Amino acid sequence: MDRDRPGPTDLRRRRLDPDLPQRRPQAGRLDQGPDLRHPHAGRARHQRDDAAPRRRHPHRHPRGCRSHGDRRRGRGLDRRHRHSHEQGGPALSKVRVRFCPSPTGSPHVGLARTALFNWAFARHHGGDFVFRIEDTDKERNTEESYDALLDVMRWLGFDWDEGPEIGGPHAPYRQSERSDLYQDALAKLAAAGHTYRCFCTNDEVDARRKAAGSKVMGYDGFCRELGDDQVAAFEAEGRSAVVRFRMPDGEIRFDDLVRGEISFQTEHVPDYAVARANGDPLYTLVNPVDDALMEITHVLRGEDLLSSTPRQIALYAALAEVGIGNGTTPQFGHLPYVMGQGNKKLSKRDPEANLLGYREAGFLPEGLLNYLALLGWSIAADRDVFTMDEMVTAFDIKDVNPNPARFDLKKAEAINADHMRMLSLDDLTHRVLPLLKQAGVVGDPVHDADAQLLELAMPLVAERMNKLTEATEMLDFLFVDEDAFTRDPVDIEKVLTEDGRQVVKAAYDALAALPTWSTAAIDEALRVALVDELGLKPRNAFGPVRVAVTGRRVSPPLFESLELLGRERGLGRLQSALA
RNA sequence: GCCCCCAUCGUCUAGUGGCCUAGGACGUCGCCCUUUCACGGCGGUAGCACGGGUUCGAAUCCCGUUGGGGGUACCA
Repeated sequence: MDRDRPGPTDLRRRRLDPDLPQRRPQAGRLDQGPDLRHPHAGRARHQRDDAAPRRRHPHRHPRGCRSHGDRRRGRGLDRRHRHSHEQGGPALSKVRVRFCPSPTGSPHVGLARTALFNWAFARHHGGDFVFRIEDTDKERNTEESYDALLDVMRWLGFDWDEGPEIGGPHAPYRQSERSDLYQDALAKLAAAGHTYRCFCTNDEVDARRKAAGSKVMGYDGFCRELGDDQVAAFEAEGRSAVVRFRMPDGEIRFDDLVRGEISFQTEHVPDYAVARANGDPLYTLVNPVDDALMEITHVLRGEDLLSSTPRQIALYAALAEVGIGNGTTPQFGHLPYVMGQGNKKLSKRDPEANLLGYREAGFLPEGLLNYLALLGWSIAADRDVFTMDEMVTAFDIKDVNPNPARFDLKKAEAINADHMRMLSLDDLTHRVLPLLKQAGVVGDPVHDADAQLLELAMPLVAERMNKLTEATEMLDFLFVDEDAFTRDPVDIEKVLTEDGRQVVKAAYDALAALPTWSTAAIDEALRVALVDELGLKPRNAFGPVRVAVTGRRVSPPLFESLELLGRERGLGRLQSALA
């Protein structure tokens, strides 16, 4: 079986396998030396592979074949560093990760989770967090989306060491501004024979696949070995050509940071397009090129990119060969999906996916982030509320769980509520203030009187808020002008019944006679008048008064609220409720 | 179709061959506290997908089945 003979294939595998020492081939370039090139040779060999039972090659991966079980134990920095040595790279090279969204649509919670894990990983290892914008798709990218991305990153509190607006040694960080680099890469790759021009249409490929009875999808390598005359003929026909990467033969295997060892047979990874017919580079090219150029050491990304990893590893090898980047292939870690309702990947259409929506809904960034961290990671067996500092200290990529996780809004809100209660009164006030201004509850700038009132009112509501936005509806009644004050119609109907009005009347009489307007005095007076004298249950006694005074059945504590409102306004509201 | 990934309460998870009668959280149910709503406290509910191995011993290791997800673009 020629599959097992030592030869180009084995050498090529060795070079592509990040678990093995990377060694440049010494003699002849294996992928494209004319003497070694046989049209479709690699593909033909694979056909035979299929027919024969696949044999393992244990000798080839002396320590690569770890079981699923010890992958968790064995992964970690130590081994990664050992790799660096073996590859002849810089010993203990600094961790460099990147977050590279494309600015299309509104930022997605999945993006935030990916950013979070990358950021936490970088910070944990004292490495660099690179922020890069992948805007190669001119059709779909928008400036609004780009702005939203930066906005939301700042809101979440991610600080990047290199990237938009701050620059860095590998600037620029928007791919739309890096065209020269990609053209250079394209030229070098083509010159070394790693890419070729492909004139096929999709229909032609499909037809050939069907005719051959092939079960493999995707491009079939037809244009791999086109002669000059064939190229000329296609050009004469007026056909345009995409640039395809020539996938090497054999197996590509890598040690995923969250999933352990994964391998692909390259026969299932077709030659893929790296540039459009118009010459524009595609994501398939620019992502690895930039990772190489920017010396990214670890790639933590969504599971959806898992199946494109083999082709990227192959590209890395080619890039190293043509001298782009420092020659090391990053370690990959594929993070589990964030799912929506009913086990579907949370789509951009889903309102739950919209990151900006959480800010508008009054989420704290630390609350959202804490919740997002729980989607695939946990800090301890009996704990799930923590700060980002704690996460950075504890975060280990090997602890990330590979299963997809369903986004649960209820739990997100509960975690957020815990963070609300962790905030100091002062901090909470500062965060609530912009919302109060925006809602017109207080003026902008805030009057001194309002500021004082707010300071007194915040302690009353701090513990009962689960989201920042709740402050506006809870505090509005304290700040509103008397002629603009309204009561919830539903609550009026429920509580300010005929009986309720009698209660309010009694309350008015009791309070009007009060010599001192204080919480304690109001408390005492109302209890005596309503509970003792009228014999009402607290619920029935205070409900009507509450709606009369605050306009809602849900409000801060009643007696304190009355004190803050002051005698005049408090009595006024009781009176107006009777009108 | 083909390739790849995944599999513990309804949901997120802990679990690394004996500490498991499987722990925590959210949800849910009941009770307590109570000045509404909350907060807080106490208690209950509910899970190792299935089948084979390996082992003295399996949620844990292996194989298979089933189920779910993703990829299979001149999108990223």
